[in-house]
Amino acid sequence: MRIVFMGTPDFAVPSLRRLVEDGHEVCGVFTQPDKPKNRGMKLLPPPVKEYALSVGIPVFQPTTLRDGSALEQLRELAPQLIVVAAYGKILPVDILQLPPLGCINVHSSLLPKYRGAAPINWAILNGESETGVTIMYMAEGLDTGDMLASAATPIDLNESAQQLHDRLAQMGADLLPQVLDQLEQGTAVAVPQDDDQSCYAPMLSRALSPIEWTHTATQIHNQVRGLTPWPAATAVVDGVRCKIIRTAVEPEQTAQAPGTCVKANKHGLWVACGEGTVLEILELQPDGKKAMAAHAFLLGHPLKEKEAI
RNA sequence: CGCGGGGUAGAGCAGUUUGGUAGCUCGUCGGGCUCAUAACCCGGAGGUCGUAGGUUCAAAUCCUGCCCCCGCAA
Repeated sequence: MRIVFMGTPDFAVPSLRRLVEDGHEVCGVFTQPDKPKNRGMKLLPPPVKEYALSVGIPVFQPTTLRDGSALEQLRELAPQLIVVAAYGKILPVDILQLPPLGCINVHSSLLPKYRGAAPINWAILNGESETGVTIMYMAEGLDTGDMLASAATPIDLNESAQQLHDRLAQMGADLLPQVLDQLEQGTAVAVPQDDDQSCYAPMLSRALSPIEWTHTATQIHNQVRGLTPWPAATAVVDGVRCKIIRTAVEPEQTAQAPGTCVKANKHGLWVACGEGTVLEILELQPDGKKAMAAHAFLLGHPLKEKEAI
């Protein structure tokens, strides 16, 4: 099938790769413009662009889709279908209506739950035990289009958003072929979303990072794994601002005040949280340092029991 | 030239301001204690102090270039 692909970050790459490897005629890739990122403000190409160029697909990086030039380029490309995965731009109606078979989107949640920018993270932040991917037609609303296919997967209690992200990116890619077949053969069934069941997963920000030790260990654990790799849960430990990388919920209770050190020895660091719960910090990363095991951090930052961390 | 922190033993840190014998904790190796131990005691090994040059009688420490790691910001 003649397809235009639109996507930007790592999440979108497996889907594009699947289209290419399945032999579809991917005649163009739309992705966000290179942006100054990282230390030194280096101009970095999005992952999708790197992959597209590596397999020789023409790349388009319009700053806007609404000045008509993108529409013109798409007319020339004349795709039967547009496949979108985490592109980062809203498609205007004239583009949505261009391809004969329509525009479909690979979304990393079980719609109508978790519409929006950060569904993977919010599923974990909210302690969900299950999530998945959905492929749906694109509508004018944000992730509101009729659904074509979905696949569910359990979320492990200790799974990080990053791990889940990688799994769902692959699941989304694996779900594409059947949808493309159905669209091609006209057998696709589009199921409307139940708006009453919907909820939104807004963009993440660093405002979500600071850990409140009065929350329960489970809540903090969800925060830690839900905010990986960015913006990450943070806490000040022994006066040093740290990203808390990996934690484990301790089954035992404590009488100590939230935010105090329950136990700190060569084996690890345990912190009292809300409602008497205890969280073990397994791995953390001080400002300016690499990630390290909690016991390694303690070697250079001796903490005493019952002390506020 | 966006802002900032850092590179010292396998790991995490101190020492750099005020140049002068390489230090702490953990790990590791050997020995001891113990019913036993990830606990405790004794002893040992292990470091061109990121790299190149400069100043000096003397540089981890002061000066200059370069490499690498990380946080912020975007």
